[in-house]
Amino acid sequence: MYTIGQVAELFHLPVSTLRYYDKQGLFPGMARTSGIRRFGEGELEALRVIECLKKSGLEIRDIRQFMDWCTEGAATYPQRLELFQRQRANVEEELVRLNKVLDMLKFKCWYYEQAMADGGEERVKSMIPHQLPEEIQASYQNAHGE
Amino acid sequence: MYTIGQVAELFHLPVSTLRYYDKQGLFPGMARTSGIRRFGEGELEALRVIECLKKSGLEIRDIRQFMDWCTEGAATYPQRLELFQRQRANVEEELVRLNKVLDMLKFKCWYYEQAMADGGEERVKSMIPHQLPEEIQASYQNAHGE
DNA sequence: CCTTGACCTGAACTCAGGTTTAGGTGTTAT
DNA sequence: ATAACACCTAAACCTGAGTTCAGGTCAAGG
Repeated sequence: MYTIGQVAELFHLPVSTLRYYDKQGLFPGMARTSGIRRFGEGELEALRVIECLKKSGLEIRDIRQFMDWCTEGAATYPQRLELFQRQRANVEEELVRLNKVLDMLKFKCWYYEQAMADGGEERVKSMIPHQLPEEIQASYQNAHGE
Repeated sequence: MYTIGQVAELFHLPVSTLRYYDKQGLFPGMARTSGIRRFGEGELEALRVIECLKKSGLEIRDIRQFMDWCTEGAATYPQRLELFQRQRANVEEELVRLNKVLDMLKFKCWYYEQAMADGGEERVKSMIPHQLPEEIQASYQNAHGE
């Protein structure tokens, strides 16, 4: 069992955030001894799931919903599965989008390297969109077109 | 040249957001005819870069900084390159994190599929962390340990 | 003419996700 | 025993990124 301060350190989170999560109902049924929160294995796994669901784009209120489902038992397996499937699809789409962003950034890095070497953007600008080096062109097209 | 409404449609953004971006200085030197904003190719490319930099984790004020560098000419190539390199590193890290999130979600999907098939979590819980099917174990470990 | 629709502005409002503050409790080192 | 810590609460505050509102301009169509 851990205190809030230990968990804060373990997860590199401010204590205030953990208290905020608790107040939002993200640790239903967490143990306390004379008012002091006691984080067990269940709460640590909850916290891992919270971070996961947050990064997958879920809001706090929907994470609470999930935690409530967990306390309701086996009857809510379908909802929980559906939630994870939805978030999984979300994240897969997000990965595609982020890869486009990365390609744009790669292109811009290349662009400014050229511009710096040339002392101006004229030459590199004139290469867009069809005289680019092969790899850069691939990035450019992934970032721009559909 | 496009009106704000046309650009809103092209980029699937509310008109109010475009005006907000403009007010934040994200389109320095945008043309106007009798008060009405005229978006040209420059502004469209700016908008693409804005979306890219936003998704890479940059705040509006730092995007404005970049736009200002662009109007300052060749002297700011180094800053602009450095910005894109930093954001690129950011996004690469973010992709790693998001892939961990995805692995957690995959694991949880599998977990609840098993739980639903079994009518309970006992069996599947008992398999954690070393009796999991190979692929699931890989996801589990990527999502959990370092 | 006069109404409709697309544009304009500045200022106030919203919302999520925390963070900070003020005031208090309880246990442990000096 | 008293100071220093780590913990507690409720409530106010903050920030970024927009959105909404109130009031106004202007061009085109019936």
